Amino acid sequence: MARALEVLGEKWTPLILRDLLIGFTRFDEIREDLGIATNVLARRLDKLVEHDVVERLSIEGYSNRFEYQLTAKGYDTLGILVSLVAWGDRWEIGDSGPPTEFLHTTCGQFTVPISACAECGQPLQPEDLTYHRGPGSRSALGTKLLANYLGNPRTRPAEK
Amino acid sequence: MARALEVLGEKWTPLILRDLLIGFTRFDEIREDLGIATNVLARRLDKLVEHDVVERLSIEGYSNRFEYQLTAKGYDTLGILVSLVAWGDRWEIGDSGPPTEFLHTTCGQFTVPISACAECGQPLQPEDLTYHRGPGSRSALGTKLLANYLGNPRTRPAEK
DNA sequence: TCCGCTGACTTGTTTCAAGCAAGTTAATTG
DNA sequence: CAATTAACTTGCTTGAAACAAGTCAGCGGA
Repeated sequence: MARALEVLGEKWTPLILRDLLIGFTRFDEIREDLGIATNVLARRLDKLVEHDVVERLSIEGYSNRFEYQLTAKGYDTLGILVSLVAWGDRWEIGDSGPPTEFLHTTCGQFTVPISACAECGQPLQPEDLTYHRGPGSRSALGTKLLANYLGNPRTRPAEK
Repeated sequence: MARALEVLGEKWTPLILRDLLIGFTRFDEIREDLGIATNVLARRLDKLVEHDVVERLSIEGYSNRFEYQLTAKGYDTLGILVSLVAWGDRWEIGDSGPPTEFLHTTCGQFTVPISACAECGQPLQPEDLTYHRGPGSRSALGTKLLANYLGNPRTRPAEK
């Protein structure tokens, strides 16, 4: 996760990726859409290109006009972006307008993106996930994510 | 999305949430795990509590010791966090160890989290999604980020 | 041909957030 | 009762974001 955040975790990056996904591909289109400072946008795009998330394509006939295109790696951030949108829509709606509606053209229905298990297809719940980290991390293997949620709150400092 | 990033988009926030999910619930546990500065951690936790993502529970018998627990809203960031992890594991492995293994206890298999359509259960592909955004106020949080999010959509990914 | 305009930046300069160090308070253990 | 731990707060330094302005190349028109 830290590695993902290294590339995607900076302030404007997810919004830039969303714009690229939606179809804003030119520097000034993105700048105008987001209201981001040009030096920051330039740095972000450079970094994304450097990390192979975005491709910078010369527009033919011009020496210094470019189009920014998502790579496969860039398109693959979709899952992150839609879960951000879905979370925002579930919890931070306020009075600032209705939630985004996603139309899934393959099934023809308006939907919400959820996280699912790639193997069985069922939605992932925190209490059904156990994770193993690779070497280098000091925490125990097989920690149950929800180990001490409802039934067993560690409300006292005793054990440790 | 801008609204989600307003709460979750700051530098250490996703890592703090991950720690809370894993079971680090005390201030110094998190501080030690992440190596974050204490003033920053205090600010982040305050903000998360303020936004109802985290609950700050007094530990009985102590006047100034606390446990930080995710709320339902906090647990619901799981989808965001696992898609970050999955993306990092797919594209940024490098030489810093093997990818995280997720065991889905309900189906018993090691898996990767993917984004799926809540209606039909199929994995979501960028080209199968269209976005539809309703009218909204432009100034709920007073940010350009939000204002510009609620604009005219372009529904197709850019073409080659 | 000269003028102005657009696109894609770069170069300063200021403002704000993150990082670091040290100090504080309350309770606890030795 | 001195030392230690937990959970901070305060002050200072550094680095990144925001803002403003300037650059440069290639049009498009008068």
